[in-house]
Amino acid sequence: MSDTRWLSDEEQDVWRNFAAATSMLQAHIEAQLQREGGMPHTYYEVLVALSEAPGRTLRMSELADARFSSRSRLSHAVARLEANGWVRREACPTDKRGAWAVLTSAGFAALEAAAPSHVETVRQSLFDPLSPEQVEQLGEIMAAIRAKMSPSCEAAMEECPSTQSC
Amino acid sequence: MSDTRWLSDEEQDVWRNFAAATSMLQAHIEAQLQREGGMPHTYYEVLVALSEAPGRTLRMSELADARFSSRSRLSHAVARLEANGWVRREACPTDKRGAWAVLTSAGFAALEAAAPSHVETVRQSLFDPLSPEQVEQLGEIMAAIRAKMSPSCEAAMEECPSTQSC
DNA sequence: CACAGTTGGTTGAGCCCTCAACATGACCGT
DNA sequence: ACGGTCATGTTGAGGGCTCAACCAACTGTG
Repeated sequence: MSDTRWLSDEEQDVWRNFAAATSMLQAHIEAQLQREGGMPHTYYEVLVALSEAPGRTLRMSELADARFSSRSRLSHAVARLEANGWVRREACPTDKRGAWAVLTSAGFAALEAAAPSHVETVRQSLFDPLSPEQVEQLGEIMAAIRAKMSPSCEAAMEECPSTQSC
Repeated sequence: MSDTRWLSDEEQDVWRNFAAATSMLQAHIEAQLQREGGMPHTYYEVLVALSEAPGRTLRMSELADARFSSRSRLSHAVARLEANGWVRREACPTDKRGAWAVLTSAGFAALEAAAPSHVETVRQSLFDPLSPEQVEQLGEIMAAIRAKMSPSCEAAMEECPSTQSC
């Protein structure tokens, strides 16, 4: 780890723009959703995943994988969503350890209510500032980063199996 | 707000890639810095900002602006950094409300210790997967998003002055 | 069958962030 | 000088996330 490959000035510039833009964008979306939808962004995504699943139902672990979330985080999240009446837990008959998370109609309604302004916020803050070419470039760039990330997470898992965050 | 401008399939794809990639990347960097540097990413950036300032000293509000952070967050952060012995507060003689945050030598040492592996992580996860053209494109894209974000934050400030997060 | 190891899921402590409320000092018009 | 307004910074409550520990149930192997 000696001989650090430091960032060049240009790379430093890109990195700082990236860090600033993504964190501002994230904060912006989070705040909007909290204000107008009454939920954090992660919970919104949980509701989206459930709404797209057959029967609006998913196993807890499938839900965690779908959202790249740790099981612990999801467990806390579903606990709160259940307290809100937006999600219901059901026991799994074939695997008694398992649990299903079911989107309630109140949960679906909350999602429908929150969606339009959320989408508008995403469009305004992410797509409107970019040209069509840039949108396409961004898609490829993010796909490349994801592709690189997943294997390195698996590698981390092998050398340190306690890691829960991948 | 009726007539929502929903996302096209392509846009939806880009958005999901973007959300997934940035949150994985952020989690990755955060975890690495916490593990090997003993500090969260935001605190690292506070130390960076101070290390680059003349006299390694900044007013609290300058520090908050530099990191796009709320004053409250920074106040909590500096409290903890001070408890770690990495930052020291000093009273401002010309403006008795104000406070300076000063990076201690222990804080500088902690920063120097954390920097190499952090930079290596950024390089591996952000730059290595991208071609030089993509890095350049990413820089322009993020600059465009930032440029669009700042005015919209100012607009939000005008209609709702209590907002602290911009 | 028995038992070790693995998987699914939950829990609680600790940490960081946000939001609202507050205290204090600066500034400005009269 | 003085009262209203603004700016700086702090505090505490509440919420979300991580990490480690844990329980319960499934699975494979001898």
